[in-house]
Amino acid sequence: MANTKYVKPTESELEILQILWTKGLATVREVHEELAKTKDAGYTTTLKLMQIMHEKGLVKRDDSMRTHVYQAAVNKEKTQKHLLTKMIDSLFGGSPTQLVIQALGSGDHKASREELEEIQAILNELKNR
Amino acid sequence: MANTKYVKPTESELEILQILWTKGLATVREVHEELAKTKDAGYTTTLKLMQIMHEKGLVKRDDSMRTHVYQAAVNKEKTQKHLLTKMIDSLFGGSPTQLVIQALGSGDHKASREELEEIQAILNELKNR
DNA sequence: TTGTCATTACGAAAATAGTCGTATATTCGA
DNA sequence: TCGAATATACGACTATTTTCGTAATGACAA
Repeated sequence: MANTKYVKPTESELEILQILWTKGLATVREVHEELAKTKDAGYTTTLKLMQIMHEKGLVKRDDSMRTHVYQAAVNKEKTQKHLLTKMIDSLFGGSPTQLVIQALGSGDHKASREELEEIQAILNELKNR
Repeated sequence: MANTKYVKPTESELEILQILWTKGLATVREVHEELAKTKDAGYTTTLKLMQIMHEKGLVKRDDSMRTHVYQAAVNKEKTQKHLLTKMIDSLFGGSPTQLVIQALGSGDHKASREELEEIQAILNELKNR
């Protein structure tokens, strides 16, 4: 029904989505404060980005009040999957396994036992097909 | 020694690197033919991209002959890891496990039994620490 | 030799992304 | 009421990435 053509978020848009996914609802000001922790750009830059994201349909907003309230309009997991698939295709020759191996193998991050068990569970399920 | 500041390849550059990593050595023509299978751009576009990549140090070339022969100048695994780390940070809250779960869970690709075993092996090793 | 074809070099247009200045409107406290 | 603070709207400028036209050059066959 909904004509939801997939829109690929840019890097900056992804940063903003990340914040919105965490906060749920947020004003431009709030998003900007959050961004400012790691980045260095003016308030109107953040505003503009979020306006563009609204045009693209990446975010929804309630503009019934003077200060608009935004939220993500795209699903976090779907977006992750999309970009992941893209990366797998463009960088790992279409093999998710190769990506997984690299991700797990990279020594600097470490997975907790719980996480390992979670992965194990998925693995078991895949094996039993 | 070598002042190898990391250069982040663009999307198009990544496609080309992918081809070069597979072929080892290749001319612009060969890369272009390969690209043409999935993409639709002119020959000079590919040429230009590869020239820019050469300036950036992403590829090396032998131009002792009229038809230049290119090869990747950046390591495949290092590049993968770099971009992977970036994605994990920007999209998966720093948790490689979340990425792995998504990657394995995505139903459209499927891993072979061999690949699953490979992942299992890595998992076992991680568990035994 | 001459014409055709493939190749590189180069510049610039087109497309995309990110930045910010400024105008205008709204709110609210003094 | 007035003015400071804060909000959105909007256009323009910059930078980066991608695209391609065109020229110059070399290779080669007829």
